[in-house]
Formats: sequence, structure tokens, C-alpha cells
Amino acid sequence: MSRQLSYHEQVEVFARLRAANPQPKGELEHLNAFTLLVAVALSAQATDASVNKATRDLFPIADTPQKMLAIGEEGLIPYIRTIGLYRNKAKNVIRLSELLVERHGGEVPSSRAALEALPGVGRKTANVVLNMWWGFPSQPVDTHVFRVSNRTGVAMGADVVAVERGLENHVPVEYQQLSHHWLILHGRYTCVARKPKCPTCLIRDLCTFEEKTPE
DNA sequence: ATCCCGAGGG
DNA sequence: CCCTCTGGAT
Repeated sequence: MSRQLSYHEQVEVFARLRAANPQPKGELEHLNAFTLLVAVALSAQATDASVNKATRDLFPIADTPQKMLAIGEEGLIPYIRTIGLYRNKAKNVIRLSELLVERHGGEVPSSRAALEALPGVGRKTANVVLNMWWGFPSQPVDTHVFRVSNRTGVAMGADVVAVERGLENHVPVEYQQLSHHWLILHGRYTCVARKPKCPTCLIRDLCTFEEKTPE
């Protein structure tokens, strides 16, 4: 079973993850604040590779809310059909574009409340935009961050809000801005959901998580 | 707690 | 076949 890491261990974990990836950028392709917001909203329960494949054709012709509205829901669906949950997402992106024009002059707002008031934008998506675009040290907790945080003991919690609080309290200040990228990359390529690659893990000696299924 | 939902991997 | 993927709304 996992346990909460000490401060010293936290520092060591992030130091190693940073050394392995000094300048993580995130792997969701986008052209500006609007396309970042849309890309993150589209990425719910979908791989970023799947989202990038769709947005590579979509964003060049719809990189502003006004252009997105010009395409419309029926025009948008063909681009994002290969992403899961596309009916809800199409409706949300169009309504979200309308609200950006009506309330925010077509710009992406910088407050959590304004972001979360947009359809299809919840806590996690708002945190990504606040972190990646507006530069706040917010801690988005997605499936990777939740799993990796609990397994490694970087931050433990029964739900995403608890893990988010844990990260805010335990991640050393110098790592807060980029910590979510490191946790995601670690979760995507090493600490994967099904069969974690513990034998080649950079932080194996600091981690108390053990695969239960014997080989 | 349940629904939305296609693609990729094992 | 089953599980997972940078969740959100009801």
C-alpha cells in the first residue's frame, strides 16, 4: 500500500522527473488561448493523440469563437466524430463560443468562476487553462495525476479535489508550475494504469506502490 | 451513480 | 473480448 511521501522525498521525486524532461510543454496541440480551451474540453476521456488528429484540421479554420460559430454544430461534428463523447462536446463548444463572445469579448477569461461557467468546462479544464495560459500554479487533476499521485504518495486522496489540495500543500514551490506535466508524462509512459512499468521507473526506490498481480 | 462514446492497446 | 483515455453534467 502507498503512503504519503515526506517533503524530502517530494523534492527528490520532482527533481528526477524534471531531469528526465526539463521543459515539458504538454502534448495537446493549440494555436492560442481559445484553441487551448477547446482542445482541453475535447480531451475528456480521450487521448491527446486522438484530439490532436481532429484539431489539426479543425483549428486552422476555427481558431476563434466567431469562426467556430460560423461553422456551427453540424459543421463541427464531422471534425470531432472520431473523439469520444462527440455529441455533447460539439454542443458544448458551440455554446461555449457563444458565451465567450457575449460575456468576454471573444476572449478566454482568466478567472476560475468565469471559466467554470462555460459548458463543458469543469474544474480540471479550468485549472489547465489557468496554469498553462494564465500562469497560475493551479494543479489540474486528471486520470493520470490522480493515479500517479496516489500510487507514489506525492499526494493522496479519495477524490480529485482532495488530491488537488494535497498537491497544493505538498509540491515544492519551484515545481508547482510544471508539476502536472511531469505527473501526466510519468503516468502516460511509465506509471500506466493497467500494468505499470515499475522495473524501469525513475522513482521506483521512492515509491511504495506494488503491483498486486503476480506474473 | 450514470450517461456520453470512438479509438487504440492488451 | 475488456480496459483506458489530461471529464463534465445530470
